[in-house]
Amino acid sequence: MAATFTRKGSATRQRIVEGAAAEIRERGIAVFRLDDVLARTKTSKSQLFHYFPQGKEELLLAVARLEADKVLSDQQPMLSQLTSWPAFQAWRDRVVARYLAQGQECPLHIVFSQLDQRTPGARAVQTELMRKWQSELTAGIRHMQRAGEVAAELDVERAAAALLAGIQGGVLLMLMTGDITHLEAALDVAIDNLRASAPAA
Amino acid sequence: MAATFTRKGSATRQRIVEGAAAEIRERGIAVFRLDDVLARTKTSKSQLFHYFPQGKEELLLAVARLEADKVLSDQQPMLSQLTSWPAFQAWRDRVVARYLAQGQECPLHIVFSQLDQRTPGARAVQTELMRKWQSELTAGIRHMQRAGEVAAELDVERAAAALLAGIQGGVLLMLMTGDITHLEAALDVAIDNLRASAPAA
DNA sequence: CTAGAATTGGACTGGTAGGTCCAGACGAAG
DNA sequence: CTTCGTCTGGACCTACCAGTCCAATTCTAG
Repeated sequence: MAATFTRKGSATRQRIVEGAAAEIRERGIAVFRLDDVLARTKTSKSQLFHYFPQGKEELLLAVARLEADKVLSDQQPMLSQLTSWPAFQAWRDRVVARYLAQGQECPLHIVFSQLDQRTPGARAVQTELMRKWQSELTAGIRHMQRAGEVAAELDVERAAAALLAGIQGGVLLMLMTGDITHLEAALDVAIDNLRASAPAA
Repeated sequence: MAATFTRKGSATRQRIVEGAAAEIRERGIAVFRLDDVLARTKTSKSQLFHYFPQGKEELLLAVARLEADKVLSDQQPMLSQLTSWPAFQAWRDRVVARYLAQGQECPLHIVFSQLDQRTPGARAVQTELMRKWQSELTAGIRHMQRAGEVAAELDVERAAAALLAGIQGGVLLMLMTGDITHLEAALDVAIDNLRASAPAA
């Protein structure tokens, strides 16, 4: 726990996390073995347990953190610049492209499905990701509202929550059915409705 | 495979499936053991493998089918009677109540997370559930459109897809954060926007 | 240089749980 | 009653893999 790692140690630790993430991305969580990670990263059991005393669970949590960060950073800079309708469209396209590229394997979703949801650590990573995501959406919608492009009486927080839900569901449906149209529909319908709420065109 | 089961045999098979489903609901997939199912259902290994030659995977798939059916039947009769705004509201309330009652354990989601998504069987169950669900939503929205309560130019299929995505995401967010507000927001925003699209109040 | 801590290698352990097998009980049909 | 197929009990097998342990080595500080 105590961050008493040397530079070399931290590098090894990071190598293990990234190797584990790659292993999951390439081969799936079902066949995820600690030994495979060791082979791929050229490390040994003792190293893995040295840096992750809680073993597999702790490693998966670290992978989850890595993937969670990536989810948001992959949407940047668009996500933080939702200041016009074209900007919304650019962000929408980025999201669709990201998940289209990712295909049927959402590493984050996969990792969480394997983690015990009841542990505070796993819960925290998920909650934090969603909180940040929604907060960016809220900021964007609120910006448009102040610019008069969205109805003044619109409940921004609720709209952002609904949009976030739509995105999550769209991604989930893509994972289940292999079809990205639900994600596109969720994004497009949400944006359309925001625009339609504007007082005067 | 071949339905060469006697009445007694089918009963045993069903007992096993229901016992497995209960086991998952009560104790979670993480600690789901074949032996526990046997103990609970008073059956033996040979019986389980007699009725599920493919073992655990096949049993989980049967549980998934059971839970998938329940998802839709729990929404009836409201889901099939989306013929007025109050009816939409009643259905909305039913969905929220259902997932509120279910709490943090969505058996279907849990089972699927454990199943190999690449197998056609697992894929089929999920796809079929979503297809049916969306088809009911489409029917409801289309009904309102014919009644003039929804804009004639609205893309019904797309609206239904977005609504379904919102629901799925709302449920997922509830599982992650323990908070049902996203599900409520997704439902309410979707319904509000449908109503708002109406030509004249 | 030296001491102590951090890092590393890899053999070994141990519990688990999915799956196999066969002998025997049961039940339907003739 | 006999026969054949279905159904059942439960002992046994065994592959697997997370986690342990300790000795060896390499850093870092003074």
